[in-house]
Amino acid sequence: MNQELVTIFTEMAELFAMQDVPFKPRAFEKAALAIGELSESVKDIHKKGGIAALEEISGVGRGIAERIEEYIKTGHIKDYEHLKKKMPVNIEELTRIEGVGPKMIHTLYEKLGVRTVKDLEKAAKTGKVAKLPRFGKKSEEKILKSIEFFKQSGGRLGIGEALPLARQIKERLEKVPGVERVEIAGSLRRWQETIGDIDVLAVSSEPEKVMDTFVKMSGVQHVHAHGDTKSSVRLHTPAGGIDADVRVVPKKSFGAALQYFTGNKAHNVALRKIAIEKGYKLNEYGLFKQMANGKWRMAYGKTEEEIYKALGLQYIEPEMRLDEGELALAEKNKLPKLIDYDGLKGDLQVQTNWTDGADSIETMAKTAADLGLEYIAITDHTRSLAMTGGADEKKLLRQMKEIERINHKIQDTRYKIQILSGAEVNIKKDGSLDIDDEVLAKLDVVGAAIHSHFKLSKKEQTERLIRAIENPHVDIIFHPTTRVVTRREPIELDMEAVLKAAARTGTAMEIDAHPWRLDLKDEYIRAAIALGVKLVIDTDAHRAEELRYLEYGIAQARRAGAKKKDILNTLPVGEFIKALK
DNA sequence: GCCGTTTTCGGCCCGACTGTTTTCAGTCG
Repeated sequence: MNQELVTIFTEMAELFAMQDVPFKPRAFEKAALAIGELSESVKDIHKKGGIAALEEISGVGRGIAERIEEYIKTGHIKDYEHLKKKMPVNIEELTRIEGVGPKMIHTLYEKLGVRTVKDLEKAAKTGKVAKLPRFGKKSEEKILKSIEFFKQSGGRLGIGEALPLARQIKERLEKVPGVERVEIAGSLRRWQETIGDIDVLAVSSEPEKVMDTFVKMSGVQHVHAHGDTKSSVRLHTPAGGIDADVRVVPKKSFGAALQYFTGNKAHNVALRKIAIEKGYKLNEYGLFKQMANGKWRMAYGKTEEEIYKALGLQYIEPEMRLDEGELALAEKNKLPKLIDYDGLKGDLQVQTNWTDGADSIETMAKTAADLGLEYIAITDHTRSLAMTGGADEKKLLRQMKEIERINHKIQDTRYKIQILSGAEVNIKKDGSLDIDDEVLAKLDVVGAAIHSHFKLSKKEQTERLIRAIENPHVDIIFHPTTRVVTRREPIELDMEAVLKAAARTGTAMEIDAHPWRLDLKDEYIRAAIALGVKLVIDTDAHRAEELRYLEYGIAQARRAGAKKKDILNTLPVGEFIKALK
């Protein structure tokens, strides 16, 4: 229900923009964003408190609340259908064409009857687009090129694909003569789950060299723009490609630019408002104060810290810049001290070549030690996951012996790490486990996880998971919602009931750091912390390189405001074991 | 259409780049 309304209101914003209606576009866009971030269904909100309760949602006023009610009651929104009838175009699709916005869509529909990307491609190929007023040969070519990219990819990259690319750009540009500093900004700096494009900022005495190097980098498929201080390209990736922007900004403005280009948009708009209230003007060049003669003079800009400070705010970590209450906390000096990126001492979900992992127990342990970890738990799959060669009781006992042997063997080497025995026990359809309790009792760490029957009803699924949580041997629930980012929907769960059961029994919930999973996601982490549920962050590594993934999980935890004490595997091994159920 | 220690009316973020312009509109972030 919420997602349907997000789509409708976003589309209405575009439809109003096409017709040059003032202010409504942003109002609808804002409402759509707010609804998208709700953890409760608007239907439930409406059931509890009617229109008044809907109006409590920030960005939703009387008008939009009434439309939500109309949709709940009738399944339609008359206004929307009226607009749609007047402009029957596939906006969602057309706005995804780089360089095509609402005004162009309007002209294209009015003059050429373009409704879809396919129509647009046909019109451009036959030279009709170039003949329109304020269009030309170049815009037509640009549209065709963008359509090619659209057909290839059609969307965002997971952060696990985008971040390595951005880091490559950063490393390359850092080597350009004259460059003093390069930082990744945008949604990547906020560690969002999916990334629409890569933003990079640089300080350099010779901006043109930065621009030239960037647009000629390997992997660049097309140059959208190549200016003096800003360039934009399309990078080729296995998944189809992503846009990347690089800007060179003045050193004295670097903090302001970093702040500005990190976003998110709502956070920045709110911050600008605070600036105006305090008599400042904030843009990507700095925080400006108005002089007696009416002229603006730059007051701050070198660092983000000084800007937030001048605005009477605590420094806000990028992951939390969402305009979801962090500004109010910063104003009252009440932001949590977030867990650090080097704050973890252990990894509790690691697969090896005993099942579907690629590397041996010893290789995984040594790599983890090199990454600075003090302990890992080996948690191979169990028998009902036959495709992975899942372990039965006998195999688990054999593996325990092997772990003991390796622990002993590496004691005298440079690798200071303790290997814990464990398993990723499969939760069966009825919530029972596929390994006997006596064997589970012998393992150091028991993780339980759902790998099948994803389509059960909310009630059945919740009961199933709670039954597993109540097993006295289960220490951790691995990837609790089983979602795969952009690929598989989460299972339906009454998360509040699940988290309460976890709190009651002392069972830890995992934040699976694998960039495909990121499960729990931020809003559930926040809820878990509020309920006093124990949390752990694990990589779910199936090969040695993946042990680096912890940073993705830490980012999710930081977005949810997690402190060091909220995460069990920040503890040294002895205390960690004691803290488990 | 939303919002409010400028609160029920009058505001609503703003600059770089491109292409088609002859001074600027559209898009993007």
